[in-house]
Amino acid sequence: MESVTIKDIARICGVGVSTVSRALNDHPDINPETKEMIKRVIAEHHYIPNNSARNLKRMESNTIAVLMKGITNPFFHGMIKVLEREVERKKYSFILQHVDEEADELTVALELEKEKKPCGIIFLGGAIGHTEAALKQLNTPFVLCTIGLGQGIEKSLYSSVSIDDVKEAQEMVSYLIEMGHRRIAFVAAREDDTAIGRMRLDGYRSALESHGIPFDEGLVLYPEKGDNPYTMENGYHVVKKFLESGKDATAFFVVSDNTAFGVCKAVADMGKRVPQDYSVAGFDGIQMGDYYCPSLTTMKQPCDEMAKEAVEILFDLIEGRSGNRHRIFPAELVKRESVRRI
Amino acid sequence: MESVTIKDIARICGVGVSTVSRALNDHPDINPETKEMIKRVIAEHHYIPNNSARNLKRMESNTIAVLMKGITNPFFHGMIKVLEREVERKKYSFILQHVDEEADELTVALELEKEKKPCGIIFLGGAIGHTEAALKQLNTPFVLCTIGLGQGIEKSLYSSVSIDDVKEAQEMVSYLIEMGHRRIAFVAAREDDTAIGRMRLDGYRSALESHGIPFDEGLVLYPEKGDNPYTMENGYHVVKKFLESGKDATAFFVVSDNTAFGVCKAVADMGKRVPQDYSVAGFDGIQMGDYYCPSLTTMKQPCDEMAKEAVEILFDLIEGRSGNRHRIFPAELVKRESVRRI
DNA sequence: TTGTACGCGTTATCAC
DNA sequence: GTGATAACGCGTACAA
Repeated sequence: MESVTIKDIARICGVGVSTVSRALNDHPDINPETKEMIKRVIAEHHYIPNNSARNLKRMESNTIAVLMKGITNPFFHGMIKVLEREVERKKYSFILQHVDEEADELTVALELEKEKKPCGIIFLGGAIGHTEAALKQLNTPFVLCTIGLGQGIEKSLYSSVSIDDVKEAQEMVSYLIEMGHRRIAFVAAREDDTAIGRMRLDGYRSALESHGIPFDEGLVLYPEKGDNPYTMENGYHVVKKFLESGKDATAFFVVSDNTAFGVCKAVADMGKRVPQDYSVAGFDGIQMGDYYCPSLTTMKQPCDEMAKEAVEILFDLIEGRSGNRHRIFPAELVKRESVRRI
Repeated sequence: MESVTIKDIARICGVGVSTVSRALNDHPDINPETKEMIKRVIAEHHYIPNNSARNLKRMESNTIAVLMKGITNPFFHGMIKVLEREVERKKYSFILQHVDEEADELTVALELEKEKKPCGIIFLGGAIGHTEAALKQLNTPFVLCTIGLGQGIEKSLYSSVSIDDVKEAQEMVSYLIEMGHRRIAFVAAREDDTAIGRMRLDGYRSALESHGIPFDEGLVLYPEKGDNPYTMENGYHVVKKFLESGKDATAFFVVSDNTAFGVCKAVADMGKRVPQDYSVAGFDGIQMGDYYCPSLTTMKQPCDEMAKEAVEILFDLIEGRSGNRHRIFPAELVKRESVRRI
């Protein structure tokens, strides 16, 4: 079956292609009756415009693209709803582009820029390890949302929305210390992480130091090589191994909530309980933390506000109202059942 | 900054556009040295081909598209990894297209067919409520994977991979009955559901009947109008309301694992425990069920095998090795802690 | 082995 | 208010 094109519709309606185009795009200069007629024929013939051709011709497609690294990170699920709502409220259309775990988000963004010509891009998660020169290739306004960036990139080259990972991690560990814990293990991201994993480790470390607790390298639990640190499996494996090794701690501070669920299971599997035997603190504030038993003490990122602000900044950029901005939100320490005073 | 096109590259290299095109697509008829030189220039100038133009011209882009309804359903996360791996093993490229919760997947598929010209489509989740005529519009081979279809669609018009939802739900409820439960509530999908929600309800009903337990409409817990039944919130709300109403049951059979976590929380919030006071059984077999406390008894869908088979069928279709097929997989009753004998 | 020229389906710019 | 027609960037016959 041959695909029906705008020309076919024009021929059937006995009008020119431009008139059909006008009907399609709700242009003002068209007779309402003609428009009605054309729309009817379009529906009858199940005509669907070819997006490739449109994108090719259009210089800008009032669309906002969101690039999400990975799909498994539940932290972004809530954010996407907000992003979508905000973008549609501004009468722009929304495309969610999934970025493969191993793919490079900047490359994907560059391809998207050519293909769909969005007027703005929001990056969600992952990490951009590029030079300034590479970043400059992207001519579409963009905002980095909870995403790590390589060291020393000039701040004026991009916008961002995030939390202060170092400070908030420090906050959480201080809380654990106040609750009487002194042997606090950190379930970490990769050892060579330069993004949020690194920052949360720094916060852990500095909280210990400022409370006069010596930093013990043996209490930092890195994933096995090749394992994704932000998974439940990883939390499970490293803590299981830790507990079996005979080393001990009274609390686990975990790099993400998701990982923390794995930690809880490892504790349970060893015949111990959270929080009676071990306290567990997560990071992110995903919904499941509230539903889990025991409910998870965590550092909650204000993801709704962050998503809103990302859109706000992006539109300021698009409409030339302001230059690049960096907005850092406070996180909230949510005290739940998984941490107890000892 | 003007975008660099194939013409620019051709001009810079002092060759024709077709030579550049040949270099890009690794065509055989090209001098290796010319090719090297062109590739170098391309890299230097950060040239990125415009996909819209390519798609417009190309007849078929050896790509397999996967349409996923919603992103929040954790059941599909594992499946996508397998799909991606299998597709790439066959030397095809893979695109994951997100379908909005409210959007219609067939419409998205039709647009994608025009735009990207994939050689095959896999639908993941959701439900297709269309007529045969509508289904016939899609000329690309496709496979429906765990997806509901309207009643009475001719089987020869599509391929599918699924489980027998009625039978497996029946199985689960029979298990609950064997464990001594007689007042079993069903946390259901929407009342007007015609897809898996409906089938799981039918299975629940028929299990009760075949064990001589009268069906009690008051034990079927539908979501509030507008709520997504497959969320934790929904599980929480309907069961909380149920328990507060003074009605009682000894077990909850829940339409999905995700919903079941909400049910567990509702029970905990009422000062009761799972499974001591109430047994809870889920459906799907997502990873979190194993990590949850108590671990969740569930009906596990063999999602890896299902994903593999979906790809297998799709390639048989594409390469004309066979017509439409329907493959129904057995699910596995995974007995964990959330259900106890009474 | 390489270059020229046409066409893919659409939108935008004209002239009518 | 409407209809030709020229781009948009690329792949590909076909000619060289």
